[in-house]
Amino acid sequence: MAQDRTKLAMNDIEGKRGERRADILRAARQLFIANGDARTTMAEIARAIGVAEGTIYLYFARKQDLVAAVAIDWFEEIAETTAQEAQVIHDPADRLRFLIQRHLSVILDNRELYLTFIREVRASETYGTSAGRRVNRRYTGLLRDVLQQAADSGLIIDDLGANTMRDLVYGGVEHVAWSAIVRGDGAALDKAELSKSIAAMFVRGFGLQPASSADHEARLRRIEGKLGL
Amino acid sequence: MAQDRTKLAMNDIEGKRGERRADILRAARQLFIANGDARTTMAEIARAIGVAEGTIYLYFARKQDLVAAVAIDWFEEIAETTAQEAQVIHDPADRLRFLIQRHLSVILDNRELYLTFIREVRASETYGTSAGRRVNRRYTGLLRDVLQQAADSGLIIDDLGANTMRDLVYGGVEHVAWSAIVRGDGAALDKAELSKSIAAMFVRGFGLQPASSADHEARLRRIEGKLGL
Amino acid sequence: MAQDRTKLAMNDIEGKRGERRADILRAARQLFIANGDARTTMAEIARAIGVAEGTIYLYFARKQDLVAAVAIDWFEEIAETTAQEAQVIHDPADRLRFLIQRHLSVILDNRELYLTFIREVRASETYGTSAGRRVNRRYTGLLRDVLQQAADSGLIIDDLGANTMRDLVYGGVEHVAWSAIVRGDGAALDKAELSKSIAAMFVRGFGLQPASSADHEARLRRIEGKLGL
Amino acid sequence: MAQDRTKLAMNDIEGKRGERRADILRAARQLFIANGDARTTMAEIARAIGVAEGTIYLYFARKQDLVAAVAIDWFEEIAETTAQEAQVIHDPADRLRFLIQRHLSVILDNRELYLTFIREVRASETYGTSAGRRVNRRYTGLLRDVLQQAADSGLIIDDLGANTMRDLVYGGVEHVAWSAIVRGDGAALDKAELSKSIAAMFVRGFGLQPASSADHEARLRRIEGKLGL
DNA sequence: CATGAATGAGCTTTCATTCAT
DNA sequence: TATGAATGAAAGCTCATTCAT
Repeated sequence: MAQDRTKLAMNDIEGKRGERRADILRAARQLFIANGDARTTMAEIARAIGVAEGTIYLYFARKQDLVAAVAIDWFEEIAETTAQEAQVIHDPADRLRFLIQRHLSVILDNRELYLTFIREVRASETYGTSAGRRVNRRYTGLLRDVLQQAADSGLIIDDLGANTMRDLVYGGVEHVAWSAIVRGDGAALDKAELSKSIAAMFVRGFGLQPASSADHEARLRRIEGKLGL
Repeated sequence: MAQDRTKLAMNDIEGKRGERRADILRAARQLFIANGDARTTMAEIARAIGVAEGTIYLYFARKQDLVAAVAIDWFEEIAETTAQEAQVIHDPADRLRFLIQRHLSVILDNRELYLTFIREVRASETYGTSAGRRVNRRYTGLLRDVLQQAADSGLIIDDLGANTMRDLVYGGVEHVAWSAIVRGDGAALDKAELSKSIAAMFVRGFGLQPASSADHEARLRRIEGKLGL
Repeated sequence: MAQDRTKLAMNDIEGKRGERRADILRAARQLFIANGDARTTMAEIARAIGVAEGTIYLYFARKQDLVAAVAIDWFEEIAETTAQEAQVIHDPADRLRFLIQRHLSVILDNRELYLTFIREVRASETYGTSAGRRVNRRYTGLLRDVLQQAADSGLIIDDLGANTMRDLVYGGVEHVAWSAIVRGDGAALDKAELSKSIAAMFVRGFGLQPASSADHEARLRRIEGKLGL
Repeated sequence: MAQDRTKLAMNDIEGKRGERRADILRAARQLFIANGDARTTMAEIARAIGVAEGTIYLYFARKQDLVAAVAIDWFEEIAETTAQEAQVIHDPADRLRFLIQRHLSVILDNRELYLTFIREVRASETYGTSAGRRVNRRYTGLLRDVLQQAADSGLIIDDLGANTMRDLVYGGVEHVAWSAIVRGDGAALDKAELSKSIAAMFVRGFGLQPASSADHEARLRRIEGKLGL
């Protein structure tokens, strides 16, 4: 009885609902990391937090929703951390290199969750308007924006547009990481060195000029070119 | 003796056996394209060709085997066509561009099968020694080889190595295609134009020189650099 | 806290859970008696009690588990009844005869279940540590113990040891019963008379003396023999 | 063509059919010993002799028939050997002991086939009129007859009748062997010693007198008892 | 809010048996 | 006789989801 009162009180306190939701997300994430989402059952998740199966459905209407939430939740942490660290790196080439290295790590260190994010979030039917898209935009925006700025400043050849450039970078890195995983030597990779080379390649490819470039001549030429003068 | 007869018999109907197998692959491919492999049941496939479920198991021991076979079969066609067409394109940059455009099309036109190939073949446990890997190597080798030759001729900056370069190209393109699919405007894409820009970017990124380059000076410089002279 | 509630809830419906389990066991037993366990499907059992197939799997993880549970459940009833009735029969020879007659009845009246018990429980891989072994020990122990006591008191020739003697009795009776079943005249058997003769045979064979034997002379001789005097 | 002629010729030769049948039996026995009959498929058997599955059905209409035939075939060999060796043992007690030891060995050395024989032959619906019963009678008759003769000569207490006595012996031994198998120490058993003790027990139990008994007095008393004098 | 027993569609897989050749 | 591809019934089992309490 005392417990019932406690319970009611707990329900009254705002935020408790959030805690329960967080419990579920935490337990699910752990199990997904270990076994992948497909091989994790709702029953397992419920058991892991000592809750009835039905309870989970009070917070997530379908398993797919929970899976997506886990992936988004995880990716939000990644995006947050990455954003904070990137913030202090101003040189476009440096930032490019930092983001490449980070992306390599994200994939290699969180294979299952990353796959889940791709499959359940990025490939979802409602992706266009989803929270998943928002966080993905935030994350990939860290690169997009720097490329956009460089383009706006005439520091880059932007035939492709910032979005496509971003896709080429992240897609390329993703594939390189996946190759390493398939070969089984993901751990042995010298991420710093590899990132450096990949970044250098894209710097050349994008024609990215240093922000502090004194070569105003060239810069002007680009701008003129862009304006069709 | 009985065995000899058996063999002869088998040869006699070799065509029929092959046909039946082909029937299954064809029906399965069609259903996979429409609904994805996971949501296609063995019963549906059997029904589609008017045979008993058990019959399929005479040709494919497990559903997974059939799924993989469909993906490989499809990808072999792709690889074959691509190889033939690429054969006549000798300039590295041209070939790069051709392969990029082709890859864009392959993904955009065969979303489900491509995903199946990635999931069931490229990510499979036995990928390392599989027929799937062979065809994938053949396909991606079309790019890898041209890059390798360029590297060997000193026509390229090969900090990254041909494999990583290949991964960057295919991964980047994959991602670009995927973005288009997610945005829902895959069909509207000007693949030719896009491929041209992407190829140009990689040409710059890789420092790829025209094979017929008259700029022997630069070429020599590269070679000397490579040799440490 | 939630768990406390859960527990309370479980206690509340403990009876119901037990009933459902008992329902399943009862229905399964009936079907096994009629058709044998192998020819009884999970679907049939479910249908018989008007539940979904999946429900059975909440109580028994595998069909084999259910089959074993039915056999053990049945044999526990047999063992319980037999133990109670045997309790009041003190004379070893009388008890031997009683147990022989009972065993004849058990087999003749429950052919299918007895076979199931032998096959699924006694011959199972984990028999050594199972509940099945416990109940079998309890049942066969009723004979073993009386033989052991007789041996300890020097009232028996125990070249063979109590275990082997027990095996000879039960095995012999089993075979006799089986012969009757095969001949098809199990029902016509005069179990009382037959048991009497079989018991007498084993009494002679084991050299079993009446506990109240006044023949102290012979008894002492036996004891001396046993002690090597 | 030459081969076709050969084949026809072979078919003409009588006995070839028997050879094919024997091939099947031989292969099946081998597989049954290794894996048990239930886990051996018709396809495996066919493969083992390089014959089509359908061919087996020319010789055995159903799998069950083949299974039974294998068991009977095997048991006929056992019965034959045992009969020949028993033939020269005239003393009833000696023969009893020999047959007990032989039966122990038969079971312990051929667990799978013995189980098959029990299950598929002895327990079959048509057992009463089958070849299986004939061979079983021949085998168990080796014991039954000696007991019958002893009974006829008044050398035995035959309250039970020869058939029941035989069942008690074989059943008891079977059970002892099975216990050893279940315990896992079948190999370690001292069969000779054990057989001696078991035989001694039955000799006492049956009141079996040596055939050469000089104790005509007791013998006469038995005969008189039997005649109700 | 929480429970958890119940659901049941749906899946893959096996294999004895048949029959057209 | 021999073949062996084809059959197809049958079975066990899973698990996301629901709903009465």
